[in-house]
Amino acid sequence: MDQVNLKKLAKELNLAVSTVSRALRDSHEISPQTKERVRELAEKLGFQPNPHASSLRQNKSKTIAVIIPEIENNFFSQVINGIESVTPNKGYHVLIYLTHEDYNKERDILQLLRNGRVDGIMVSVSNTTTNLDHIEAWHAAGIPLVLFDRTSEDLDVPNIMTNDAEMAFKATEHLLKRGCRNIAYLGMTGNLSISNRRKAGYLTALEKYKVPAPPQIIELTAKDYINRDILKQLFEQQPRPDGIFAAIEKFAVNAYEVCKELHLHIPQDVKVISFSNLQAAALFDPALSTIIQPAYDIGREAANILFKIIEKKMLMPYEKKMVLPSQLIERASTAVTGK
Amino acid sequence: MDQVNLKKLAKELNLAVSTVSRALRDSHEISPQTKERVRELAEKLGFQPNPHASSLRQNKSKTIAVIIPEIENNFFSQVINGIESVTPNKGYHVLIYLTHEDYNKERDILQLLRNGRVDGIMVSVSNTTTNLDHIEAWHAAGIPLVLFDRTSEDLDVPNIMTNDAEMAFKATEHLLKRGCRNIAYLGMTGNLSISNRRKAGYLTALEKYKVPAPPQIIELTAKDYINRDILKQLFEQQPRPDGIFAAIEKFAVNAYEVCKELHLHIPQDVKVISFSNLQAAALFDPALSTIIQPAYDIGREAANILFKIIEKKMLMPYEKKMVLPSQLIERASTAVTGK
DNA sequence: AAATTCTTTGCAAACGATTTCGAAAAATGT
DNA sequence: ACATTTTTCGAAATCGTTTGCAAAGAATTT
Repeated sequence: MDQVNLKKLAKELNLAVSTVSRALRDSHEISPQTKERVRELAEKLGFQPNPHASSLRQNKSKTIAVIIPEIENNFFSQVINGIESVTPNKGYHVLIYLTHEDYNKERDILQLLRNGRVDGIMVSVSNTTTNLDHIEAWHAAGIPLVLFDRTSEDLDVPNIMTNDAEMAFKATEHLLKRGCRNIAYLGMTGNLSISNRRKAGYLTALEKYKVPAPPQIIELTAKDYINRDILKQLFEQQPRPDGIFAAIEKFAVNAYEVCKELHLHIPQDVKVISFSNLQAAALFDPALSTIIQPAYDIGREAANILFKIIEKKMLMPYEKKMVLPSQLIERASTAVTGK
Repeated sequence: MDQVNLKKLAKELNLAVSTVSRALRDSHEISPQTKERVRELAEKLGFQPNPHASSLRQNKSKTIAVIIPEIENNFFSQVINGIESVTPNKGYHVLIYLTHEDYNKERDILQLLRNGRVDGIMVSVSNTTTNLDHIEAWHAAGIPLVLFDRTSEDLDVPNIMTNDAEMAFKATEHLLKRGCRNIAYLGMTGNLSISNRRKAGYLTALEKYKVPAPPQIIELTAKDYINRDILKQLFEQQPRPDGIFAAIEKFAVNAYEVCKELHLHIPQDVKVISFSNLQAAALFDPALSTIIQPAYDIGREAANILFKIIEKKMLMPYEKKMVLPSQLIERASTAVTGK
């Protein structure tokens, strides 16, 4: 079965290809009668314009790419959901690429897409990314681009993120107010600005409350078994941390696992709070206090801003650095205990 | 900055466009020397062939589409991860579409893609899909297609799934062996074959063990608050169910929430087991017994099979209906209690 | 009535890569 | 030295859609 194309329609209707094309795009220079004839036959034969021909001719692909470190993470799933809440209305398609937290993959993917396959990209950089030349080069080439969550303030590129430093401060403050005096921070390796923001919030809180114990910044990895080893060591130190602030959901899970193994009780022995978008956090044993990021909104807003750039509209100043607030939900894992 | 294309390379090298094209595709009819010259300049100028021109000419897009009901679900995230473990090696790109469990969206998306935008699709049908004509039509048009998880045995289309009926049987049996006598099944509305398989497993177990209480098939929805209402009613019935088998992870979470609200104790008052791919299930209060589906493998295998079809290779018989086994993990939520 | 605009359509040239066909040049065989 | 094959390359057609321009006819103005 060969596809029905403009030529076939034109022949059938005794019209020129150009006339058919214009009729279908509702051009003003085609009479209503012929428009109707064309539309009717197109409908009847189920004509669908070939996207590659269109893209080639118009030099636009009606496609955007979303480049994220991983997908087995509620946060990124929700972001994608937010993105997808705008793309179909715009008639756009969404390509997904995973970097698996690998800078080289990230660079290669950006390189791979620099050929017109997409009209714009949305990136959340990997934690092994220290050199931002590939992002810079993309931006310099004038192709629309936004960064979200894992952003970079150095580049003059739209950033969509949450109030990381502020919430990290609040989380640490929350632990302090619940009586913790020896709080460890569990963060990602690497030198991402998001990590730095969260770390900074943690440190600021310790400083403001004049905590005598030195800060403990623990850097964890993508591998659960390594993280559990590191955490075991952490909990066997003296003095043992009495509070854990996990900057990543996964690390809170690791901490829970290790506490269970070492028979440490949450929140009696150690209180835990974490950045997390897991609905089931409330069902944990004990229920996990969380900082919920507006993932869906981040995705939606990032997509909206990207489309503004694609459509060459001016961005409002607040759209260049957009900060959507997170929410701290207090649960049993940071409750005050009798002890 | 205008793109570098074949024409520019050809002019620079004093060669014909066709020669450059052939050189880059490593054609045998180009001398090693000119190949080297061409490659060198292409490298230097960062030449990237325009994918739309290629796709138009070759009538293939190097792109596949993944069409799923939702993405905020560990199972589907893991499937995507599995798919992505294959696609880059094949030089393929992945488009994502969400149906939000809406048959009309699903039909429209398939329609939208029937124009050469993709070389094949992978579908997990929505639960509001009763009519499979759109899938049938796609398949009849000869465009590569595989179904996964939410499949249909009626159609002669490759299916990749898990052993739903068997595991549903085992889950129910497990509850029975732990002393439950009044087990409710929480499933999805709709008439999907996956639901039917799981339901059948549940019923077979009840029958085999000659349970006197009538089966209770509860159909839940996408909305949490509705589900909680239904479950509240369920638990206020007499006799109250002493076992819950959730066919969907989300419904187990709803059940936990309602039990907490009604001060019912798991596993003393009611035992719970669920199909689930949540790593954190072990951290629930109490830890949730789960049937873990091989989501990653399902994605990987489904992608491999799709590529076999795209490459017009013959499928092995077992590849037409591939069943990857799930695993039952027993945890505290189905433990035998003193009572 | 002639000159002008306006409306509607067609022709042909793009877009950039691939591929068929053929021609020239080089290598081989007789 | 000539014929034949092989190697290497170029010209041009092609994929399907869009668009600048021309042209014909209709409508309007002078």
